[in-house]
Amino acid sequence: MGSHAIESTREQRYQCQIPYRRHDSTRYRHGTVNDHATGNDGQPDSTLPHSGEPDEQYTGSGLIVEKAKRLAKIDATRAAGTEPYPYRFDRSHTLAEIRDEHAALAPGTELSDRVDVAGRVMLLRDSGKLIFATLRDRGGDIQLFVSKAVIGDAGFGAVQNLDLGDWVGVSGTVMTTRKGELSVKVDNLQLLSKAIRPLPDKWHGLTDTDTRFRQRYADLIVNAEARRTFEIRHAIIASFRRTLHETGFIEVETPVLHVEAGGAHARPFVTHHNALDMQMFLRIALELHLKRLIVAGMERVFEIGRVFRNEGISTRHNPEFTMMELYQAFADHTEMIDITERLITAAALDSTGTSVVTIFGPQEHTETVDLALPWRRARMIDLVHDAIGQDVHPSQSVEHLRGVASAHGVSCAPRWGPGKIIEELFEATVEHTLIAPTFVTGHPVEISPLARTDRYDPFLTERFELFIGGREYANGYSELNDPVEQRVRFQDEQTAKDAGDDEATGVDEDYLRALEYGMPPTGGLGIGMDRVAMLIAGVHSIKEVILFPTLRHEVL
RNA sequence: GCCCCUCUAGCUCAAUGGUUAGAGCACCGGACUUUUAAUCCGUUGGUUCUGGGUUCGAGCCCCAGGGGGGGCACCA
Repeated sequence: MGSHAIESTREQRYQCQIPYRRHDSTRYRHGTVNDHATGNDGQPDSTLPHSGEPDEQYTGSGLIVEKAKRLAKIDATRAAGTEPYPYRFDRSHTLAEIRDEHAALAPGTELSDRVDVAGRVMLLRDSGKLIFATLRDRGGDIQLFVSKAVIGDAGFGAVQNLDLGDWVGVSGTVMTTRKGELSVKVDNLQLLSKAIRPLPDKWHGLTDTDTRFRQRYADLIVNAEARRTFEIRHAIIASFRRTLHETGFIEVETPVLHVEAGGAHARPFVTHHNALDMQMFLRIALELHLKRLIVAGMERVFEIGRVFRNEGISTRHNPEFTMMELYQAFADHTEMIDITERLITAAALDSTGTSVVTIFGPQEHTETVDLALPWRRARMIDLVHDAIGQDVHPSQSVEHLRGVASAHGVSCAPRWGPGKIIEELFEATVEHTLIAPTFVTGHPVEISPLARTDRYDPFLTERFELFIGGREYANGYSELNDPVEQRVRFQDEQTAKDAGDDEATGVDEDYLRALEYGMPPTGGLGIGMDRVAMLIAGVHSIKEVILFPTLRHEVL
């Protein structure tokens, strides 16, 4: 069924390529996104050939025509005996290496150092017998200085035929221009890959958010801000790994396909395994498998992995996102608080060189926060007390707490107990005020089915959540390791599930069996990596830190 | 699911309800051996997201639908 659907989509794409099919039905095979918008523009066929001289046989512009012109250049290149898509190119330097080695050359310098570099042509400046090009590789840009007298007539013609977006490999010497621009004086140029589709505006880049997210490849080519954001994201993840390895954690991989979607409150994606004829769920958390490994004796484990929640999409939510979870034997929640602070502060320093981040509040309001300053710790019930001037505690009656809640505009579902009502009060009255990093601790037992009861207060747990700028970033606790109590908590969840709470989890019998072998005292932590990336990169939307965010299916 | 905004050339953007929807970049042709978004000259390029409607006349107003964005709800 699936492959049939793909085939028919391809067929529809090809039918958008009428000008090409008519002249060359075998070579062109690239389905395109926006072609339907231009489609067959009704021009006579003679304007759209795909062979011979590109200059005379057709005129006009628009995407279809421009691609035809570039395809004609490919044919001409092949006809001249050159492969427009060669297999490899051996470069001697990256562009950053050339910049590092020749950081302070005086204007007008000509070195004899030979270099072979490769990249994409981003700009072209043709001044007759001299052409300047801006070449870009992953690490930066450098100017190509192409003189007709140096490269020869044939080579110069090939450079004149280049289009923005083409990949080239060049050989030459290092020089600076009269104005001091570091350049490669090209004596040989080889096309490495011909671009058929024109780049977005060379100055403005791409601004249309739809196109930026759907065609991230184009976004990254032309928008330096997008490249910077993802460099930061990946530096953050690398920083986390380094900190954790230095602290004695080992990285593991656990199943994405779960029989029981536990470890969080969320609606899962449901799927089916054919050979086993079994319903399965995409994981909503990493927690329960990692704690099985603590039972196994691995002591310190972490996983950075994708989790999936079948819920709404917003500036802070993507259906698939990246969690880091870690578990440490013999530790409790206080050590998890410490490592949370270390991980995030180090990640900011490692990825941006500063621990100062900008918080975007409502109505364009921004303020800065220095993550290097000590982070506040406060109990949830104390914060609510400070906000409403009234004591709240999960030992109080549901009726009393419902009254308090409604007095503060919080409406309660019938099945909510005291703990859930207190959490809702917290979210309504406190959460948005927590701008500087704050560890909120002591969550009620009712809303923390996997956390250990507070050693001094049986109604609370040894749990914390980290809030910065009113948003949640991390969640951790002293892990519940008593299999008898865990079964009771699971049964409460099952009761809620049976009562219609489709985010509640059921009883995970295998997890209980693992606990029965004995789990040492353990601290656990989960951090939402996408949100940390948003915080440190200073962007407003989670789509800015996910390379390919979830979008509605594009109708072609 | 609800509300608001938005959609014009490959890209970035214009266009009181009133000629044949314009400009820059890109593309094509021409000039130029030190440019830096090169510059200069000349071309070309449009299903104004789709479908209806109002009107003598719709890119613009109305209705329905679609994509995207923002907000609300949901979301440990």
